[in-house]
Amino acid sequence: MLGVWRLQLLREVQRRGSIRAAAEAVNITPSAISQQLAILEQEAGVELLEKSGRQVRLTEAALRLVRHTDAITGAIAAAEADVASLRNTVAGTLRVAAFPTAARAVMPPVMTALSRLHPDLRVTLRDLEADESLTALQMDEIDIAIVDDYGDGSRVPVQGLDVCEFMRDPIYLAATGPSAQGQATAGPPRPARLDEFSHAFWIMDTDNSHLSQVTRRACRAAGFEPHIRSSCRDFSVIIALVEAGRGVGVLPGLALLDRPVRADVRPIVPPLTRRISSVVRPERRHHPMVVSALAELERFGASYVPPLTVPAAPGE
Amino acid sequence: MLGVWRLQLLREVQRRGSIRAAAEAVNITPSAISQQLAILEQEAGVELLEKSGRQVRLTEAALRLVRHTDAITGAIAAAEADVASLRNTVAGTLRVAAFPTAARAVMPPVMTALSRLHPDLRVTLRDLEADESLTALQMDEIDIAIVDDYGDGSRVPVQGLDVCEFMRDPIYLAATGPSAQGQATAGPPRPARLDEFSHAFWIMDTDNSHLSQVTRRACRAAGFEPHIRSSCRDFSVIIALVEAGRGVGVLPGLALLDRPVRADVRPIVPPLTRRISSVVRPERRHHPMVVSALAELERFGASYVPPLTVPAAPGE
DNA sequence: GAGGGAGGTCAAGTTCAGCTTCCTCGCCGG
DNA sequence: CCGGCGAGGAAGCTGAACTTGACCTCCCTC
Repeated sequence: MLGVWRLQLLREVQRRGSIRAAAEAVNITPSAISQQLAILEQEAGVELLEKSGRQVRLTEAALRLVRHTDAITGAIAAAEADVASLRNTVAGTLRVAAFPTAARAVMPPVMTALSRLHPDLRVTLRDLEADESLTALQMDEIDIAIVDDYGDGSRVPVQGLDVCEFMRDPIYLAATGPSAQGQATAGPPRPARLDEFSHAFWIMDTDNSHLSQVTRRACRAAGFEPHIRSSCRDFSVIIALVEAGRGVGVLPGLALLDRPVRADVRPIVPPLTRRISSVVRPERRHHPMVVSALAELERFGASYVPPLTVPAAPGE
Repeated sequence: MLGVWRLQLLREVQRRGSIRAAAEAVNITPSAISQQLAILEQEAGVELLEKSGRQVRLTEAALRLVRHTDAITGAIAAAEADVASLRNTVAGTLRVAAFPTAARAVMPPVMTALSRLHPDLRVTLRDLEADESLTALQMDEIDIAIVDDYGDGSRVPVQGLDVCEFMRDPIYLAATGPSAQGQATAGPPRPARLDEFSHAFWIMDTDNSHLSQVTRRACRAAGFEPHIRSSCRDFSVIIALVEAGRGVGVLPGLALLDRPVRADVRPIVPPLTRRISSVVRPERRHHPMVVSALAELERFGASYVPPLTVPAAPGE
């Protein structure tokens, strides 16, 4: 009978591309993997590896075994989830990955709520971009991925995974100085049209981030190409730059939860929003840890009041 | 992650009903099973066994795990079958169980043909009655079960197994002495009507065998209750008794393949036939060993000429 | 084209999971 | 009430799986 552990090692070699990388991933020496795969070749009666330069490449038979491995470990995970759902107490270690803003603004309250509900539940958090967390999910390194997308079709196709949107996060425009208007009014701020800032300097997220791409597209739709002055990965840096009057920037609502921003922050018209979703493997969908966490995320999303809201037009 | 071996041990305990029986089945000590199940309880975080007198009983959670175990081992078996189908040479050990007559008349030629085709293939044979071999199949003790049924609905319901009828075996009536008629003619023997033997003594298979039940039902349909004189499990004993003139008996065609019978052997009208089928687990259905064996059984069935045939009516 | 580093594998030593042995305990039946 | 049967715990043993420290090959670089 084929050893499950050996199959998992083979799968890891396939995913990481080399024995060395797989060995590092599972924290053993390359030699151990080499030996285990030699045994697996005996068990299967088939060649699994062929040399390709100084690397190894998986044979056709090995690729088939990898596909079967997913089914096997999936069945085991389903068994674990099923038996865990019989326990009255939710316990264990739940591994979550969230994109940076959610890791900072969403997960802390969710984690405290979870640990209050289930004292024996441990939650570990990694901050990964959406695509990174999805591959981590497929590699079974995490249980829940929290991802964002801007509804522009840029979302990674996630076949075989359960996706659930649990909140929407509006995007705001932040500005100070001469280009800031409506700052002094006490009432709700006047929504901003992007073309008001066609001549401003823009402080953007990094170029390859979804938000900056969406923003640029929106600016073009508003009839201008934004003058990008700075690109920085961290929203708190953007906030600081905007506060210092170095330009205007767009910020998702979650980035504003941390601290008050000494700038003019206004909704954008037409509204710009991102969707925030949880992604889980289907075999773990009903694991009590996962169920609790998703419920808590849902609760967070439902009670989430974006820092600023567009006032409803009268008569609407 | 739940250990597959531990899950298999749990399943064995569920099937055999006790730790001791399971231990004997897998050839380890009861203590080892006890230890492994204790570890499995830790892994699952659930109680699996509860004492019931001096035995143990599985909890609800344990029963669920057993159901999952079937899925898991099925997935592993499917992987093995898939990778084995990539090998050009058929090798390994094929475990077959057949009901006694088939074990004597069908399997020997099939096994020699298989070993001629695939020198590296080992075939082991057990003789089990149909229902026994089906449970053995479900316990994964054998790869192929060869079963017979008389089309009277007595076949055990085999859910989740692949059944394939590969031959039919007619039932004959054997008689000597005054009740034997048509013995001397050189041509094909005249078919026998059962009611010709309503006053004869009958030598039957054991009472609980399918054949004797079907025969008794057929006799009643012919308008009489057979006088059963002897019941013996082995067809060769029945043949010997019939040859000694102790009565008449019914014999399946396969039982006549071994040796010539010094008696009057004639087909029965209306014809009595049994179906002979192979049964395999679906995940092994396409394993090359299984495919070869089923093909060889099919070939045997196609070339099987029952010892005596009913002459076709003229014009038919 | 020689040197060196990276990736893989082999042989020997080490560690620990899983087994056996031996024992105890609790339950049932004679 | 006692003998036996089934379950399970403690201690020791075996082998599978891993590490260590070689070596080998291929490629890249100088």
